[in-house]
Amino acid sequence: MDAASPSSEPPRSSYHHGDLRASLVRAGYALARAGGARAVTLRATTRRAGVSAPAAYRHFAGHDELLRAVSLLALADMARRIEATQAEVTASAPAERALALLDAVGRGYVAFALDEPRAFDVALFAQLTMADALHPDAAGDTGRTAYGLFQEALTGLVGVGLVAPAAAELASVHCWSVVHGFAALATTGPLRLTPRPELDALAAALVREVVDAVTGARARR
Amino acid sequence: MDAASPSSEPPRSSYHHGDLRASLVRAGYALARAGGARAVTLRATTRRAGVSAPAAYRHFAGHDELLRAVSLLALADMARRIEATQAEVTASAPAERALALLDAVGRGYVAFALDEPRAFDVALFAQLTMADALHPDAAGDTGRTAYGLFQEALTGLVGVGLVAPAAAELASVHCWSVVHGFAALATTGPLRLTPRPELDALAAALVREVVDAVTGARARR
DNA sequence: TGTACATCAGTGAACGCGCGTTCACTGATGTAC
DNA sequence: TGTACATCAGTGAACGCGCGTTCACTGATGTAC
Repeated sequence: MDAASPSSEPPRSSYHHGDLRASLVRAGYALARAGGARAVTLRATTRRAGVSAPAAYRHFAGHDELLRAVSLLALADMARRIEATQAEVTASAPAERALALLDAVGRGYVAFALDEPRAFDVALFAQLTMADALHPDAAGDTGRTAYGLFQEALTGLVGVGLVAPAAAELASVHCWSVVHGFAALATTGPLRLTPRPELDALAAALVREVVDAVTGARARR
Repeated sequence: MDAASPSSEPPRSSYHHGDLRASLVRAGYALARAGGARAVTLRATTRRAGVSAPAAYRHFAGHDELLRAVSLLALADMARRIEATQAEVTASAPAERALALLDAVGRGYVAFALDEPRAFDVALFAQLTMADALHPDAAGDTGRTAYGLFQEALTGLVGVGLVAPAAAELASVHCWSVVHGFAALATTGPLRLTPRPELDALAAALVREVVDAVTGARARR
């Protein structure tokens, strides 16, 4: 245990590393969690991985490509969080279950943002394309990305007739806006000093409201 | 007209500048609009203002303070946009007018973000405190900041009985989340390639929906 | 099984760059008498 | 009105820093015979 060591990686047993690419992405992600996107420099990342800076060029075309890989890992981490939230859903009646699954997407998204504000920032920082949002490297344990899980939950609601097909696009934008906006306000915006339990309660209420709004559930109650 | 000149400021007639502080903030804002927060370096800003770098230290403690002043100007610009949108409201019946004024805040906020995505980023980039959000330098032409205009519109709805006082906080967070989230998705997120007219239509529909939701207007129709 | 050799995955030194900040300075301005 | 002088608001050179990237290199690995 060398406390002065800047590296979180175990010492290499050989000159060759084995899986430097993955180590670099993990090192970059650790930096991102601690210091946001700005902290993910190529030099800091290689330093943390215990390797010289030019070594990164064996695995990435340059800094941009490294940062993109780190962003995808952050997205994958978010996907895992959403999967975990969905795993707690117990409802079995189709309509009830479909509602609960979308609700879980929203709560998981916000929970990830609150737990890992810097990682959240990095996940969304990179100018994401739709291709990135569905990239295999951004997938969680079930092979689906955060965006994929979201679309799937919405499709489920259409399937059980709670969202009209024609209303799906607006519903999608509505849900995502609320959840993303709240996450932004609560992590880097004016709500950032609000105590966590209060934020959790607000998030739960908001997600509930928006799911109700897009499914017309309010009118039915 | 010297096309090669990096400066947008008129040439100085004297050694002393006159109002360098304001010129620097304007130069920094121009850089922000073009290149985002990253572009607002102290050196680039002084260069653009046609002045040596150390000159900035006569007016700002350092780079951080300059960037904060630029952020406040961006917020003021946003406030002006909201004021302009509100100025078009013609309704005179109190309830109808209160609804229209909040609606205008939301539409103005999104319109600013879509027109000036980089400035929007800078306005929200600086870790804003509530004090900043109400700072005089962030005020528009009527002396109120974007946040002030928003709170005022909400208070108006409480005044005419469309929002219960106890529900005001959640309503505030709800409105702001939707609008801010949509702006983020539409400027740096996955909706950034969507054509502008479509975004405008989406924004109008979303703002309408959220104002309805927080006032219970949907139930009344 | 042993050896020659090509390939691979790292190293260490160096580059140029723009950054924020400091310093001693100087020219312009304004005030006191 | 004229002059001495303090104050103010700039300048230009220099600093150290960390960055991304390049280069020639070397030690380790794997393959052909």
